Amino acid sequence: MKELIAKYREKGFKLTPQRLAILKFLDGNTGHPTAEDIYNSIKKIYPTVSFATVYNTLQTLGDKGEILEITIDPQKKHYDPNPNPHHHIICLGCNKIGDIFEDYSEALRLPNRIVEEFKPVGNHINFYGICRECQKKQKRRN
Amino acid sequence: MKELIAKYREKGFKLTPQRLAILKFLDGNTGHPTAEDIYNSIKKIYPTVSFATVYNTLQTLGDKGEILEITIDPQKKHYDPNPNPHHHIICLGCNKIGDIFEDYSEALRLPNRIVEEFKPVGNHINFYGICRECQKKQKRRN
DNA sequence: TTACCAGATTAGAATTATTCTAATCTAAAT
DNA sequence: ATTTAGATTAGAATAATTCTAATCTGGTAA
Repeated sequence: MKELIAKYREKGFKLTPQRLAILKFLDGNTGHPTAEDIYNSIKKIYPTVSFATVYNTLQTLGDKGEILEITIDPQKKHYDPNPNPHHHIICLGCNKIGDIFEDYSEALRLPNRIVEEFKPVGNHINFYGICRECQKKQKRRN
Repeated sequence: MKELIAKYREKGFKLTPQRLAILKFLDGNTGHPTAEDIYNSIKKIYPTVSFATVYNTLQTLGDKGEILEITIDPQKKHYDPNPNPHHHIICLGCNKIGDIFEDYSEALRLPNRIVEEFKPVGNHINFYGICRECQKKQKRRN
C-alpha cells in the first residue's frame, strides 16, 4: 500500500480515500471487474461514493497507462489493473475472463495494404471458449 | 438479390420487405455499420421501421452465422456481413474499422493452463492504429 | 385462392451503462 | 492556516439496446 501511495503521488495523482480504496481493490485483482463491481466494493467503506468518482478514476488511471480498459464483453467495460499488454479469453457461457500472457506479436505481421492505410500501434487478441463450469452445465442440460 | 432471397428462405428465414432492405444494405458492405447506420438507411425506404426490427434481424442473422457482431468499439456494436472469421483494425482517432483476412490461427497456440480451463473455440484480433486522415489531423494540430 | 398462424413489425416504454452538471469539498502545496 | 486545482457528490442526461404488447403478414396447406 505504501508503494501504491508513493507511486501515484509522484505522478501528480491526488490521493483521496475513495481513490485509495479503488486502487486497493484493483491492486493484483485478476477478476477483470466492471465499474459496477468496483463501485459495489468501495460503497461498503464509503457509502456515499458515486459512480462518477469510479468512472473518473478509471479514466484517469487508463490515461496514465496504469490500467487497461477491456472491451471484450459487449455488455460493459471491464478493467484490468495489469497494464502490461496481454490477451484475454472470455467464456461464451458466463463471460468470465482469463488472462493470456503469451506474446504473439512476432507472428502478427500485418499486410502492407493495412500498414499503409493505418499506422498500427498495438493489438489485443480476444479468445473465446467455454469454461469448465459452463461445460458441466451444458452436459447436465443434454 | 435473387440468390439472397433463395438463400435465406431455405433457412426458414421469413422474408419481409424490411428484412430484404437490411440484407441488401449489408450485402457486400465493408463499412462495419452500426445498428443506427442500418436503421437510418432502411428508414429512407420504410419510414416506419423500428429499431427493434433492426436489432431483431441482426440478432437472428448473427445466430444463423450470417453476420459477425464486432465489439471493438467501446461505444456501440458494429456488424460485419462477412461471416468468415477474420480480424479488424480500428483507428484510435475516428473509430474507422478495417478488415484483415490474414490467418494467424497457426501461430496462436494457447498455453496448456488455458486450454484446460477454457475449451477454446475461436479468436479475434483487434489491431489498433491511426488512419491516414487522422494522422494528417494530428500533424495539423502540431 | 383463401384462411390460418408462427413469427415479424411497430411505437413507445424500460433498462442499463456511461457521461455530464454544478455545487461542494479537500489534498497538498505555500 | 490559506489557497486552489482538482476531486467528490447527487442526480439528471444521454445513448445503446432490449422489452412489451398490440397488430400485421409471409408462406404454408387446405
